[in-house]
Amino acid sequence: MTTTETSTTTRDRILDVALDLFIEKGYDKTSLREIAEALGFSKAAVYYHFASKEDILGALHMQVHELMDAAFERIGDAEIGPEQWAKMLDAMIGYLISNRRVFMMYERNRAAVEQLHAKGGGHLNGKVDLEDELQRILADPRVPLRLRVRMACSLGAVMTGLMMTAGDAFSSVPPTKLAKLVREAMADLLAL
Amino acid sequence: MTTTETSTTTRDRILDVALDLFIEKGYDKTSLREIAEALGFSKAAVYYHFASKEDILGALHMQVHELMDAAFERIGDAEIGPEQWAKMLDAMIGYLISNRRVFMMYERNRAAVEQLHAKGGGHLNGKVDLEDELQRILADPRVPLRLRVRMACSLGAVMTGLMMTAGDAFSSVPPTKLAKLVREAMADLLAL
DNA sequence: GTCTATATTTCGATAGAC
DNA sequence: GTCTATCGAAATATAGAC
Repeated sequence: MTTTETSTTTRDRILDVALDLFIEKGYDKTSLREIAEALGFSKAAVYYHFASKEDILGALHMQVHELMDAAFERIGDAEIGPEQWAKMLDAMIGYLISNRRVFMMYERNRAAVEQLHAKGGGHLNGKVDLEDELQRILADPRVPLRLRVRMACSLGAVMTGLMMTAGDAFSSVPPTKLAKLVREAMADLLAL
Repeated sequence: MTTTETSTTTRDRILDVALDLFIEKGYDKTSLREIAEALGFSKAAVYYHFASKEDILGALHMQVHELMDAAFERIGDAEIGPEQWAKMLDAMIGYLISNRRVFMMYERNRAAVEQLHAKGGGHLNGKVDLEDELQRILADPRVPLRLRVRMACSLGAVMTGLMMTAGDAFSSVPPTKLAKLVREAMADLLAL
């Protein structure tokens, strides 16, 4: 390690500030001027690090994508039933508690994020839209309807369960404890 | 009934088109020009019916609010445990299947919608932000943590469960059947 | 109620100096 | 890498005729 200092790169500082603002005000109502001023420098400086505003959103979305892809890697692309689904969600819970903010950004700016895929600019290297991927899995007729509905429900339970507990209502509870409770709820749903 | 014709008012037609576009492209990337042209008339005509673009979003959001308020009316404002919560969700499931599109709009434009509350313009008559209301209920220390987490999870299960099943993957399944399956999942989660 | 302008503002993005 | 200055586009909103 040549230099291990805590020195965050300017690029990362931009992403960090943008993440906060995108959660608070939303992507579209956040201007580059605001991002720049929050960091103490000018709009043009931001353009040195990112080619466009969309690129900033794209970079943040890539983080979500990588985490989700990692969770999906747990399962093959054969038939995906409740057991495989549970493994995937199990991994996701871990990622969610250590990366709440990026997921919150995604949740609060779905429309804007999915426009990235629609236009398909080089941002995401052949990445498939998350929602499409999930729909494809849940459409598999080999899995009984009842179970597929429960798979959809369990995804929502995990996402919303952990997202809502990010608020003040649960601030005194350690994240690992929350994760454990959510995992149990998920298991009940999938009848494991 | 003086006139029962299917004649939708122009105002309602605007809301209907806006709803579609807000779901597809997102609130911010939808311009008034697009809304107007989809209806076959001009931008200025839209301004005759709505004071601002925000007002259109506000009107749509009010529909979500009224449905949620109706669901909340099922329960008093005393201690809200799993049983009360289940009653509320039960009502919500009904509203969700007959009003999927407004809820989808809300889900995909959270940031934009919550900015309405933040600025607090006269749009919503003293209405409290939905997210805040839910946080308040889930913060009640009289309800054991485990159950509160499950309440949060069940909300997500219902919302996401019914929302995802709005897609092609379940298009052949009658909504009432989906509702029944989601209700069962919810009951399991709340251990009723 | 709907139209044709037009006013006004804001923002994303670029050029070029330092 | 960061700045100042500016361009150009697009959008919200308004004015006033029909």
